[in-house]
Amino acid sequence: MGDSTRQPSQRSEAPVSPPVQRNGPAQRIGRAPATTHGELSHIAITLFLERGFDRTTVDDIVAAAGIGRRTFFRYFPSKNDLPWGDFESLLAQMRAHFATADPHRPLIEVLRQAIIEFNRFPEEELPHHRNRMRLLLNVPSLTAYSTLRYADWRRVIAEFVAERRGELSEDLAPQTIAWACLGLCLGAYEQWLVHDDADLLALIDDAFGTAEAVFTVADDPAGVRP
Amino acid sequence: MGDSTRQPSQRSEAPVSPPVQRNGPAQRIGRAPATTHGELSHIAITLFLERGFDRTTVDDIVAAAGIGRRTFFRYFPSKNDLPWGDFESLLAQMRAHFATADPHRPLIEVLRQAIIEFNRFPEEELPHHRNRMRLLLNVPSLTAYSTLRYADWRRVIAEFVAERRGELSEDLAPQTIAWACLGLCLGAYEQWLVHDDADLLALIDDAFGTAEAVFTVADDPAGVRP
DNA sequence: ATACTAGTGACACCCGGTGCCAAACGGAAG
DNA sequence: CTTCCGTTTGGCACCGGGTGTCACTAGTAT
Repeated sequence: MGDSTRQPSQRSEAPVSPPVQRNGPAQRIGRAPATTHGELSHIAITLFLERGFDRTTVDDIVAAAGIGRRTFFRYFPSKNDLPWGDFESLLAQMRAHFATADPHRPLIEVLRQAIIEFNRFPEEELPHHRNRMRLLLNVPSLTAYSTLRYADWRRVIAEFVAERRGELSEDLAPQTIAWACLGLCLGAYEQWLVHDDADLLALIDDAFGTAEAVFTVADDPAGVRP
Repeated sequence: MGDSTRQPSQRSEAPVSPPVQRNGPAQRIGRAPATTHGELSHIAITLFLERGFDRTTVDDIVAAAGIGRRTFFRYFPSKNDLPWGDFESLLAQMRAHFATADPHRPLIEVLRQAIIEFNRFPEEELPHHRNRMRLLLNVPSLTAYSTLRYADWRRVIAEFVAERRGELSEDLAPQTIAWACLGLCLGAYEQWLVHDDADLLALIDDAFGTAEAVFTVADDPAGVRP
């Protein structure tokens, strides 16, 4: 440690109240953490965008963050995890959305709605979100790794679909639908990254519309909507 | 080299005809290769199924194959590539299929057909194919890596769809449809791996049917077919 | 002061992957 | 048989991501 250029983010900001016990959440005990997930992630993403993911080593990151290499791997299990935010809690939200969904709305509509909500971010976070997604969708090692994360996302979808259809979440239909939904999302994200002015949620909505149209066998030979 | 327990597969098998020039394809020149892709792949897959992918090191594989570690990486760019066959030539076949498809058949039907053909394997290869796919879909590092391969597969689909719809292959609809098709396939494969008696091609066909049904907004609240 | 504890970071090590280069091999030409 | 030439091999050193271990640091509580 002992590096400069670092802001321990929380502790060092308020020399206002001396070592007086704050009534806040549970007095810390033991040595103070050297950094935070958010700080590390931010530093790393900045470096990734500057020099590229592969040309940025973990040693570069820990040097920039002023922490030890071993410590880094206690905050993130792998370099690939750096661009990911708190995915788990987003999944929990989506599960909640499904749990409270009107059982009379058509399945496809509930899915469309839930997935759109899953991808709704406050406007001020959009630039950051775009940066993260640009990395995740363009850097091969991250693209590969993200598949493992998406598996959890798919499971949430599949479980809901299975419940609706009275099947098991491992059955063909729930699995297939979950895969297809993932595909729709990623297609929309790719468009979003290419077109700076596009609205992500509208793109997702469009993607669902496209799927609806294509998977409905029409008389139109080209498979295009009337 | 100088190891024992190895079968150089081709050369050493026919001491029938001495150093006589065979009219076959182009007399080799230079040192003879130590092994083949097929042999390496076979040895490795066997080890993977026995001891697990992660617990099998590249050193284990090269020891079993009786080649040098450096040589291994000239045959396969990475350990992850071992379970993959000649994917490129399969893609070429699919491209050809699309090229000769009846322009009056509905898009979705052409896709369904092409994808089914893509996954048609001779009966005697099915056990091997199942082994490979079991690895690819169950081992995390392979699952992750395969995403990069699937990207090529998706491109073939997207290019065909784009041509049919008079769009660019980077546009939303082609990308989305390609993603969805991939999802359908993987869903079917997962089922196939779980149910030993299942017919892969029928499962893929079913998957397309499911998608068709779900993505058609019905009056049925549960989103199930009538 | 002392004890306790969460967190840190140095070290050695494993594994996948790469650049480099000398040596092995095998056919063809002298 | 020897020499030349082209291909392939495989040893070596090195890099980067990731882990197990362990002593140490820096806080709180007594």
